[in-house]
Amino acid sequence: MQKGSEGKAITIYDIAKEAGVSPATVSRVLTRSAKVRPEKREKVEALIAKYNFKPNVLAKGLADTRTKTIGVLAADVRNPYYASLFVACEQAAREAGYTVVLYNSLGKTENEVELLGKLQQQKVDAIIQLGGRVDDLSSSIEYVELINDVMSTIPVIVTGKLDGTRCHVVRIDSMKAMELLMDHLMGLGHRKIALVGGRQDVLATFEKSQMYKQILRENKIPYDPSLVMDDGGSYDFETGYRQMNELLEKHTDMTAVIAVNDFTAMGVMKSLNEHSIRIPQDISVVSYDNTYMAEMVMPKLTSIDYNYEEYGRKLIDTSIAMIEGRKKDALRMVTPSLVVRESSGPAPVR
Amino acid sequence: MQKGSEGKAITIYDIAKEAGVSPATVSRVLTRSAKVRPEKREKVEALIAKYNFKPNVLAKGLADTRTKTIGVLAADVRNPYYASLFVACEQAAREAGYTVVLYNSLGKTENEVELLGKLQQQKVDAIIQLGGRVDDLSSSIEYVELINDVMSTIPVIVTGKLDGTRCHVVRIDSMKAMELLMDHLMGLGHRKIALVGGRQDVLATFEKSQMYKQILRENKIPYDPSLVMDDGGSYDFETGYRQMNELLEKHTDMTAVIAVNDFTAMGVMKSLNEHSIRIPQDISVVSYDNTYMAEMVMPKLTSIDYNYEEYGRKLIDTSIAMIEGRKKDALRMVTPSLVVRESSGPAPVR
DNA sequence: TTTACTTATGAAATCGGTTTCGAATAGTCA
DNA sequence: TGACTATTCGAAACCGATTTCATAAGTAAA
Repeated sequence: MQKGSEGKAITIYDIAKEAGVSPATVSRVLTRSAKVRPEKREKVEALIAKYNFKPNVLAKGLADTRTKTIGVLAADVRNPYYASLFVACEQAAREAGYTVVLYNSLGKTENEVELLGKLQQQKVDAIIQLGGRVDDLSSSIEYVELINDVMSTIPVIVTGKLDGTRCHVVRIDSMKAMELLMDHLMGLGHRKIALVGGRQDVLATFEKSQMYKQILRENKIPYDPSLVMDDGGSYDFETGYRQMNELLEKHTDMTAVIAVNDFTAMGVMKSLNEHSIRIPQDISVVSYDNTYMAEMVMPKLTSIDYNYEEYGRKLIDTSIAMIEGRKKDALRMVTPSLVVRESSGPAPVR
Repeated sequence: MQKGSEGKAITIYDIAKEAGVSPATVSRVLTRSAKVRPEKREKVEALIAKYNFKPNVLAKGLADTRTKTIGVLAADVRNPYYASLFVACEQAAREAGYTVVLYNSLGKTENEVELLGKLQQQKVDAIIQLGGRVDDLSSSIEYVELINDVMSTIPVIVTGKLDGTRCHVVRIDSMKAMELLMDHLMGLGHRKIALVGGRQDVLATFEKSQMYKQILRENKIPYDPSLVMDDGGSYDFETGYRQMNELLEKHTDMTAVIAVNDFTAMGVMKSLNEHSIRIPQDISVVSYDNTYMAEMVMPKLTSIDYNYEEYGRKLIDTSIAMIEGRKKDALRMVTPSLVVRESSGPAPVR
């Protein structure tokens, strides 16, 4: 911040003394909370600039019980999906004069509990939970109680759904996402479309599956359960690879695969490759998340983009609205968009 | 933290009153800084448990000028390399009773300056800078001055090198990394080995290039500048793709490529693929970073692993040592290791 | 039982800001 | 110029912990 004479940080009192005013006046200059005679203000501002003085955030937080900090509890930033979302939040927060702090739960509920406590201790003004327990449809009673306890002090914003709490929710319109993919594929003539990866107790996955069925119904295409591997799996490369292998043993007539995210899609592509099945000539592959990997694979992946910037901004906007006690709709949706690349093409004629 | 009666957080004073002791005693129980008669301690501990009381971190930090927080300034967590390193730091810090906060500079010096200031304001006990300006060999005077200014208050640990500062350095032994790759490739019979990606003003890249030349010399292999694309490029997919295309126009006799990281390697692989060159039968491809992508590509990538856990631990250990004023060697190296997968094989006989 | 010494504890200062409240100063109008 | 109101400003309390210092209590030795 500033060296002071010999390493000790400068305080508001030092500035006050040198400017010949009271600390209160310096504080007023700093926060613009009240008018200060121009000559004094300028003197104080000059000193602030001279020493590059930055007020101690801890003292500030203690005094006004607003820390201008938003805590983000993510499942795992090593997943590029969360990393992108976090960076988007960081940017939006900075523009709004807020700071974000990140913790990773690594998917363990015990960590979520611990880190939630830590965020409370730090007196963050709001907490955004990205993924993790809040994504589960069947949230445990204890977790709901914990969140409710936290909520009595700090607003909590989640990307999933937490029945039994008054959390605000900002999330992707998964139904729309599935609709975009299905429209795209069906427009290309695909009728036998497989679903790979994920678990039904995760809200987004559940919704996608529902929409899948609905669209089939609307188009009078029979629902073939053997094409659908959307439960009991995970969201990783291995799942895509394994489930695609299984599908290929059962089916020879599918023409498209919707993977639950880019990781899974890469597993699917590996499996197809090993079976010498061409993408997209024989089978089209599409997925969700549109991480940078979508650009790097061969062929490049058609994927649903979650508009991370907008998503992050909505998360932060909602957080700040709640901090400031402004009314907001309890649920805000982010509209996904489709990025068509090389991995999807016309259904082959058989 | 705790509900209190109606939303207000419990303080040490509330506990003290209810336990019939002074706040000082409660503090002593909390910090174990002094002995407290068992009966009183138990009473206090019972209340702490009853209300699930957690002391206010801000007040604590203000009072003892130790926040038990380490700031991490990373270039971009969306890069899995930094994400892995950050998570490793987070884990190591947690075990040591510290908390880490993350900021992303997104490669912009202005952001680095701003965020460095923010970290100072927050009174973090130490700052770890991952990548960014500190990686540059030619660090600007102003940046060195800034770091020195910060260092007068807070220890700074960097993963690069900052001449003119007394920063502690913890970094990868890049020479060793290059040696591992070269030994591996040369053991497989490769003699014409290309280098792709990176810039020479980045320390790690510079060192790798040096070692590359040295090993060629030791093995009496002539240095062919046209095989070396290790300057003026970036660290991304595009660079790998573009530079590999260029190389293929010039050379038909190279048998191996060392890419500067996994991203770049994927670009290289795409280029090779489009030229119908088989990996590793015709050309072997190896790289650095060993991110999860190395497992997902076809063929799986031989890559240098940076032992993120150890790396993170050393960063945190060094930070804490400096915070506590313990002497430590100013430079600590992390030893990389080689993970052999499918993308490297015997040199083809021509 | 008294004296000497150790240990436990509370009162109060401190960290560095913000904010309330009342006093002092400046500005307005007659 | 005097009376009255509007601004500006400083003193002091406060946020919630830690820590020093002096006192009270407990223990051991004489």
